[in-house]
Amino acid sequence: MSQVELDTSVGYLLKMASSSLHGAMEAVLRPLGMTITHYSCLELLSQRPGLSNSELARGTFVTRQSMNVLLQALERDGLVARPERAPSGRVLPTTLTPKGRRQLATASGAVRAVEDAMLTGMSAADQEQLRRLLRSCVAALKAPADTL
Amino acid sequence: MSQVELDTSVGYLLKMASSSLHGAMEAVLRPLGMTITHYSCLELLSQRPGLSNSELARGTFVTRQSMNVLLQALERDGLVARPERAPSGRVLPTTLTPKGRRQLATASGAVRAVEDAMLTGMSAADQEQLRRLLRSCVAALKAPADTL
DNA sequence: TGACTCATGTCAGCATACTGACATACCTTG
DNA sequence: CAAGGTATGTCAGTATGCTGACATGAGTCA
Repeated sequence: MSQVELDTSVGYLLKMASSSLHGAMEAVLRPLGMTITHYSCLELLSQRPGLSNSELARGTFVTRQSMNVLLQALERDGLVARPERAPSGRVLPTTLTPKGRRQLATASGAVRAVEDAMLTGMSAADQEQLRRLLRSCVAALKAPADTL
Repeated sequence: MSQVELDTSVGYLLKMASSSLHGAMEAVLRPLGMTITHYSCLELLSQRPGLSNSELARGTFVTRQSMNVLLQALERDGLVARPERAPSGRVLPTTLTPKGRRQLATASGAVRAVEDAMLTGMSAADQEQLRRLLRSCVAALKAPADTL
């Protein structure tokens, strides 16, 4: 599998890096009985309590239907809680339960270790560069009409 | 959705960028009746004719079982061809048919446009930086034992 | 040579995410 | 106030990818 042109494609490299990270995270989360979206949901709720189903979906890059299925499971398992009735509109603010917080704590360290491993051999300046360039990619894709 | 800590996480930004690219590619490929893996498979075969099922799977970051299902569909639709019997071992070298080459040609331009859009506002030096940093991420995740 | 290991192709079952659709609540705008 | 538009939560069905398992062929090594 000698690379011909793929190594020069930013898109392919982006997919490769994302896939590598995805695999590594899966590997550490599986023994804990968690999926990546499962973990991402708890992490997001930890940093922003009261997020709604749709907001969690956008924050974890899945549809609100998928997040709904996940939230029902998390609620059933007592990891998150949602009020019976919406305080306003149809939005149901979700919060972590103590059990959810505990599960997140065990996973958080493992995930952080993976990210640290990924950044091995990268200077602080390099990391900031990488963040900047990735943000640029996202911004450029968000407004495709502006480029014409 | 004001960002608190997520914007500083390279892992989260990587997932966000990858998700954005994935969505943009999906948007341009759907009208052509192609999925991303479908396109990636044809593109890979174009650049490296004769790749086996397992090699294609690794090159597109899916399992060989998933690639097998896709290849059967592509073969049924006359986009790729595989010999009846393996020339050596069990490996079946796959090649593009003229029809497959034509379909790839129409998709290739659209995908290239998406990647170009993503790199809008990024200097050549920036792009090379990004490639270098992404390759660093992949390499660091490939050998997690070395970091301990 | 024979046993062991490994990679491959493939079948089957399962999990996860997506699209389509609907009712509901808010928020404009005439 | 009525009407249209938008966002949300949720149910269903579908699709795509994954894990588990098995047989086959090639290379390795005692």
